[in-house]
Amino acid sequence: MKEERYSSYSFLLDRTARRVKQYAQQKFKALKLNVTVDQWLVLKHLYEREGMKQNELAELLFKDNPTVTRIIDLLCEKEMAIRRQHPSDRRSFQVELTRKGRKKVEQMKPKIEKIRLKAWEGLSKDDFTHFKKVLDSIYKNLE
Amino acid sequence: MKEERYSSYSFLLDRTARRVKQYAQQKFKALKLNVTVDQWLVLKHLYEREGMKQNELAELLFKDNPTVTRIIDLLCEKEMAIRRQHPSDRRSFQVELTRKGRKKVEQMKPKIEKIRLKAWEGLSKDDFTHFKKVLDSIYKNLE
DNA sequence: TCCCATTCGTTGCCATGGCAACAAATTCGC
DNA sequence: GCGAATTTGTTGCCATGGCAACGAATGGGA
Repeated sequence: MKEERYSSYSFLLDRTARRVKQYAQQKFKALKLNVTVDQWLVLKHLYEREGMKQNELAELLFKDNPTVTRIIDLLCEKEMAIRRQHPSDRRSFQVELTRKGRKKVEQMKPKIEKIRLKAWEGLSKDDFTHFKKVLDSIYKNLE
Repeated sequence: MKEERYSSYSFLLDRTARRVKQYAQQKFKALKLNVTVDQWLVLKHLYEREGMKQNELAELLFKDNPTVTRIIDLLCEKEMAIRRQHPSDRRSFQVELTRKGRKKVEQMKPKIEKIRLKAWEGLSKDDFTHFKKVLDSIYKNLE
């Protein structure tokens, strides 16, 4: 790719990512879901695979350890998750959902798809495929 | 667009946007530029059009007023910008660059393009055009 | 003119997130 | 088996950013 004026992509990328998160957050609030978008992400992953170490969670979510620590702190305060001693490694925890946490995921799951879909009005499946390809390339280029 | 599994775009979008900003920030640090990526954006806009109100700056950057207030606070502390009383509206300021601020922009400008370009290795001009189109559609869909 | 709605910038609160430093626990190399 | 290096999670600091509330200033309408 020749050196031209491609600088605007970072601006658009940042702006759009913020808007997408903000949009979802506003819907969450309107639905009185009482969790943030990032907390939802953690809940969803724990629902699908319980007992993960914070470590593994961080890797899955591409968040750093401190961020995961704090999100789990909040989920524990809300009594949606608990930390259990890892049976063979006293440094780490296995994070589990409480009954309340599982209920929350089941309550939210069907609503999320609709919220997420709004962004794609007027766009095609090919747009989607291509878009994901580019996002992936960018990420890999910067690794 | 049919209701399928498009939820992953928000994850990829967020992840990539964060990576892009982080990558640039690391380069800034290595070059000892002593500004953040967002501070750079403000500097650049002020360089191109001095005397803007914080208001106008916020609109250009798609940031909210509190965020702009804080970034300008930091730029003023670093003596790269100053707030001037607006001549006809005592509520607002005209933000200007100091000599130091202008020098910083001139020093940084040529280096930024290279940093930004790294993300596009292996991607074509069409990829770029299409990518921007999709980002724009998503943004507009959520407005 | 006077009141009211609006605008502008600021402040506070909270959540995320990057980064560095740390302690405790574990693993590796010898 | 011992000491060094690494891993795991936590804490602190700072910057961004969403949101609500606020004061000061402005502008519009009765």
